[in-house]
Amino acid sequence: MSSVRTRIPPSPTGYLHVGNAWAAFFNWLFARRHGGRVVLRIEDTDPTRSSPEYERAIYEDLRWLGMDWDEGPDVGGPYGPYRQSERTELYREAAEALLRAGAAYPCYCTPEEIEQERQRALAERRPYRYSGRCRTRPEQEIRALRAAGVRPALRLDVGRFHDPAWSSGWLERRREEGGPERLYVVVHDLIRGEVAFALDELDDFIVVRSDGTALYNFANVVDDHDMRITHVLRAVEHLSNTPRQVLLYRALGWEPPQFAHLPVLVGPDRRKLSKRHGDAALREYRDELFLPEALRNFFALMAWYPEDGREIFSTEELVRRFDLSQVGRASPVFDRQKLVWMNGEYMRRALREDPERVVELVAGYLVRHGLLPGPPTSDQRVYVRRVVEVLGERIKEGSDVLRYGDFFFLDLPRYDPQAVEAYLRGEQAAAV
RNA sequence: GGCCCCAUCGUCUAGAGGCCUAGGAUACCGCCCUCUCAAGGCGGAGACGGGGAUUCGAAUUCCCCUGGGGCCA
Repeated sequence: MSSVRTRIPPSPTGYLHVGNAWAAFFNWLFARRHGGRVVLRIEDTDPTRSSPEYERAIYEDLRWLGMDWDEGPDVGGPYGPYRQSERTELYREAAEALLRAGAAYPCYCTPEEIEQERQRALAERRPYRYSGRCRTRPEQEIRALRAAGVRPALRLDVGRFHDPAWSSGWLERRREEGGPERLYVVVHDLIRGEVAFALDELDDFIVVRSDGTALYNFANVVDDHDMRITHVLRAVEHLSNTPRQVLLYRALGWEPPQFAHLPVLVGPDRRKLSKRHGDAALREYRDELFLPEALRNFFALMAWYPEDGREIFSTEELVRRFDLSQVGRASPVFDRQKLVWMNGEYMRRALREDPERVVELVAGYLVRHGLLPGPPTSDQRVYVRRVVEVLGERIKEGSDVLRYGDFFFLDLPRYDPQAVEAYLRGEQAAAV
């Protein structure tokens, strides 16, 4: 059996997102568990939203989390380039291969025409599927369109797969109760089991846009194949795309990788964790003094329990025990409160084992919050060290430093209004 | 609209037919420890979305519904 290769495919359109970091961690765990390799691929196909700064930030955040990778834009590797923006030629070649094989055809339909088709389907209350008009468009019509400067998109000819010569061995014949026999693309998902998609539900989808750029599904297939990815662990939102991708692999004569569709991390409102939640960027947790080892432990416990009754696991243990078949299928809510508790566990451990590390972190936090003018002088460091000693196990996250210790750095303390009412307004208070 | 995924305490989850009067953790509430807070100890409250079916027996299997989410446009 060939050795395991997984991938981490962030888009440099913003800071590394907690949900992506979580999925990245599972990919990393799985690869490390099986002695495999991790590939980092930068998905920067959208030039208007991607930036080198974000790419650097992603490396930084992933490394901070304790992730490492064996191949990637920054470390090189035998199957590069590892940036999608540098792979357009490869997509073009693959598109030509599709065309040569007769698995795809150019489509000259305009967005307006497609929209009309869709509206008609809607009005007639039948599911919309592309008509396949361009598959049989007369030659002279095509010539005329070309002459008029219309550039075609490329569509996969899904109908082709009904031909046994194209589909033997990997499409399955099944008969729903009372229905006719149909062909199915069956995804053998490592987490969800068999998921079957009827071939005739799929229409001829676009593979390359008329401007020549590859669609996500297509670029992904080409990349994962070229990079010899054996296991694709990604969020369920990609499950519906998987049959299309499988068709693409097969049309190109390639063997698809194994798939495992992870649940989606959601916020307290049960909606997908996003920038709307305000605290979706991994680095905000770093800034709030969450420790990477705490985050790793916490991440592991979302959708997976290595063992019931225990919560604290070292990363080494997690690697040793990781088992995809035990990963849950329901969307876990990212529970910040529990993270705070767990961070407290690790913070107390750090205080015991490496207090200087905590001093360092707290000093940085104080600087960020304006309680220290800048990087501490050696005197200030001594002071911060003593503050940390005093605060001790009260520190579970950054805000606790302020909550319990801001007066160490202020001329006048900030009073809690409730406490003032309760204690300082009393009869004896003035006398005291 | 079609297709796909999901469903146990507020939250993370254990549970793979009888071990379940549904276990643990977190959060919450008490009590203890204690000059305060934190940590810790002890205790409490808190869940199988609904309906059928299979079975001697279902949280666990099957079907339907409901509710969330996603993909395709």
